[in-house]
Amino acid sequence: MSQEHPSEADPYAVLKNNDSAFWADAVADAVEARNPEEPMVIKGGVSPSGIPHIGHPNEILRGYFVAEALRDRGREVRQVFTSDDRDRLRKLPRRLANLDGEIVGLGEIDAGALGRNLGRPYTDIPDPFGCCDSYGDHFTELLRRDMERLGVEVDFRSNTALYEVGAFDDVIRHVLANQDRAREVLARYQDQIDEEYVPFFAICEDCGQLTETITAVDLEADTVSYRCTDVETGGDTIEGCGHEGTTALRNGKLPWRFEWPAQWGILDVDHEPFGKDHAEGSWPSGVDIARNVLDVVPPVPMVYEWFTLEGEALSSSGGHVVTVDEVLDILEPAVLRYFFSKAPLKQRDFSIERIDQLVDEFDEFERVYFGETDAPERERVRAERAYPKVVEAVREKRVRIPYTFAAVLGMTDDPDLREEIARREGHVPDDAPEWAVEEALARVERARNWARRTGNEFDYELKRSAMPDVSFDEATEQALDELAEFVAEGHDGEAIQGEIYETAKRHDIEVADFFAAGYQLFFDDDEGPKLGPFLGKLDQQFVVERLRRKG
RNA sequence: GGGCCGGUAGCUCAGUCUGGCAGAGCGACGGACUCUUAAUCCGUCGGUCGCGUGUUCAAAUCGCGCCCGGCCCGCCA
Repeated sequence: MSQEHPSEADPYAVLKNNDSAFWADAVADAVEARNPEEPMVIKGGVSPSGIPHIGHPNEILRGYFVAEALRDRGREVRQVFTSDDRDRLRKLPRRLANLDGEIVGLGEIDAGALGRNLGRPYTDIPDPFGCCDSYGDHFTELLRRDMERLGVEVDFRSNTALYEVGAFDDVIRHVLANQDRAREVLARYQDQIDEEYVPFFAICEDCGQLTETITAVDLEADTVSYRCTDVETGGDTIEGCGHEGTTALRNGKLPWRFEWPAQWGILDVDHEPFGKDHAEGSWPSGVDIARNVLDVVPPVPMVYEWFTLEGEALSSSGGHVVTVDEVLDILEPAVLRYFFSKAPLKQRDFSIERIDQLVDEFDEFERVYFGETDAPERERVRAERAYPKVVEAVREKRVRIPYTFAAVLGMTDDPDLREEIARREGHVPDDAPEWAVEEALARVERARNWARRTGNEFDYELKRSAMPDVSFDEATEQALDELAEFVAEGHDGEAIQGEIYETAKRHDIEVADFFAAGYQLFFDDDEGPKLGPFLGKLDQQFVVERLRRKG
């Protein structure tokens, strides 16, 4: 048995007492210090209770960075993720999502049918969308797809499947054979642990609910007897059916505080990151139970902080969530991975409104890695360690169009025009390889999605195919004709901008009103991007005809 | 009520381990340009490092007390 690591008493210790520029190296140090057998195992896990949101990747990406840090040292590492899908459904989520990530309210599915499954394991509940084998499989599949999009290779393991194939058999028998010891240790963390308490829940053969009232244990026959009684969950009561029966050990589960350390033993886990909610409840009891009931060595722990969304706590039940899928519509996977590479203990806000700041920060981080900008030593080292783990491939020739400029380019749908303007503005070097140009322009589409989603100051759409319905007074019409003439002579954007001003003055039109006329013609709006330079970048014939109100 | 984590410029964040000039980007403002507007370039502005206190030649950094936010201290996971 390996000796106790200081982090067992304090799961924050791993991240605090270290001088690594990149936190994952500190965790990797702690993992290596235990001399684990290879492949080393890094685990995460959650219950598939509903739509996976932007907080869930913490559970996998934190471990991913540690895995990569260990691989840098030549270690073989496997990442596993348990879908804790034998947990019971405790309450109905307000919103669900189909496999395409489209969110639907409870009202759009058969909520009554779903509600009759309260208290049953997720894997025993029919998929409300009818596409997967169960409710649990459905939401696990959504998370699996998110991880695929993020490009992290993880071995998903169904907890239910582990029970069914007997992976838990030995540990369940051990716990049930040493119930006094189990109760004694658990009682240090939970009240109401009396002689009647049996650390095992059975699935009622009549109604399918997980019941906690175990009346007898027969380790010769590998069965337990139970009475299906009411279950209290967070103030609500799920009624039991009263059935009394006897069922196999594989047809049940360990309570969480035993199940977690049992997973460590079964999967031979060397490291596991977890949210701060586990740091003071489950972790200490998990260590105690692992050491003193199961004879299992706890993994190296790491606590990560939760982050907020637009300044407020994420809330699945309250609907204040954003999915990985939605986020990847507006930024590259590398940027999202970058977000999760930052110090785990800082409380951070994830803001869609200001996502441009995150992207800018990533671009700068990338420049630091390639030595294209000055940076303090510590930041340089961090970039050196973290950057290769954040991107799909380290390629110095990559091209990044600044995010807000990409949003400006997104005002036109024309891909050729987007590229032409980007090149003219110097955001795409002449010698940029084709793949780099393609990827750079992909950001334009994402920035466009962002502008549209937030309805921000970049959310303008060039009305190219059809002229908006407009009418102007005579002076304005004459001024527009003159401006058309000027554009037809061939001037650059700066000159056009000046001429807009001049033309307005000549016709005694308020400058602001004349700009507004231009915005109406091109954007069907009263405001928009800086008009002269924007028109200067469009093709001249189109601009001239539009100014003449000829389509 | 007790414990844990966080709090640094308007915003997003480095820096805190190991005390040594308060930092970056974005932003705002002014200019480059007869110009209300994105981008580009130049310049300027920007701080009670949550508050107080102790230690020290020296504190964002170490100690103590407090404030604010999140989480844990029932059950569940």
